Amino acid sequence: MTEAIFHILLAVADEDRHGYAIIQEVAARTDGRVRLGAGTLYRSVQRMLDDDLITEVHERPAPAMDDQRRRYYRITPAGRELARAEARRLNDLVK
Amino acid sequence: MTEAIFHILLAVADEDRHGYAIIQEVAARTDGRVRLGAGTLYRSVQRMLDDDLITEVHERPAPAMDDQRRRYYRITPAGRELARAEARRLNDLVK
DNA sequence: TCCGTCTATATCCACCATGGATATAGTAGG
DNA sequence: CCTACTATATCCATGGTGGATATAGACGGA
Repeated sequence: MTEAIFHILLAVADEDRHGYAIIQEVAARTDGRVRLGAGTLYRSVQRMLDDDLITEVHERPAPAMDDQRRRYYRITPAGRELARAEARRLNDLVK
Repeated sequence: MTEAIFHILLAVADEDRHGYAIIQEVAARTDGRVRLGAGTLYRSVQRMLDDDLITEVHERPAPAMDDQRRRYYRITPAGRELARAEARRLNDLVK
């Protein structure tokens, strides 16, 4: 469980997002302090798909809002569970 | 700021400890979940000395309780400050 | 229409943190 | 004595990371 993966889980916890949007969301959530490199993002996403923490969804937004290049991801129950466990772990650590 | 360094800072926050004792203290604090490898520990200690997060202290316990091979370390104000900042960062992250 | 910038995914590389193995040796108890 | 544990230090293979590079679609302004 790397910090990048935890950030990605948080970024897709509330809504489906595509890769590039995840990078921006993580930056926004951390006031620009965490800027995931492209390599880290796409490699992490691949690993998370393999581990069933996220799945690719093929539902597309209205064509006017879409971009055919995007690939959207959704958190799985396993991903949500792992994120909760990690949050608990960090909380214990801080205490 | 790696997780190993944060654990080491926590381990020496309350009292001076030598390397091997730090490994045990970190394991004890985390109920055995975090077991620092020897390489990680001694390398991290070296980096922390360079960065003035800890200093080596030459005060020795009573000879009966001592072991000449040990090297004791004490947290510095800078180390304490960094640990506090990291705790704050993790706390924000969990929220 | 052309141009530059941003969006978007993907792969590659050099760097660095990590665990565990190995080396060396002092300590302590049966 | 012998063995297991304590203690420090270094080495190696592995794996995560940022950033560069490649490729290309989208989009607004001149």
